[in-house]
Amino acid sequence: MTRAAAARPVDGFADRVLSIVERIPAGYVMSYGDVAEYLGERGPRQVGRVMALWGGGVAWWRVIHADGTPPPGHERAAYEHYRAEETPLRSHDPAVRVDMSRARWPGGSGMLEA
DNA sequence: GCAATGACTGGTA
DNA sequence: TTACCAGCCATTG
Repeated sequence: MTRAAAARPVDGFADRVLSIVERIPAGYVMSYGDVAEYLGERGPRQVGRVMALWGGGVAWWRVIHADGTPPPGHERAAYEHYRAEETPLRSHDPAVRVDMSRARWPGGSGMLEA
């Protein structure tokens, strides 16, 4: 259980979001919309809210926008993590960007399809 | 109850 | 590539 961080939200939705984030293996990422779709609840904006409030207790850098860009104000911190976890990045661009084509984690959805 | 806001997304220009 | 817009959903004033 050791959910990585201490104080966890009392909300079931937020708890599930954080649980999924911890399930994402190093080197992979998921978009807010992917997490929302995986849960089948609410929407990407609510996932982003959870990350903004309690994301500090999990690998928040593994949850980014659908276009591969990290959240505002954390671009540099996220970049450091990506570089340390060998996350496929798309260089040649002025801004930090993850190669969603390779780093996108199926999150079980793609594994259940079997 | 309504309007504004937000770590969103996809489409169009 | 960036910028703007409409849609979406919960929180907040």
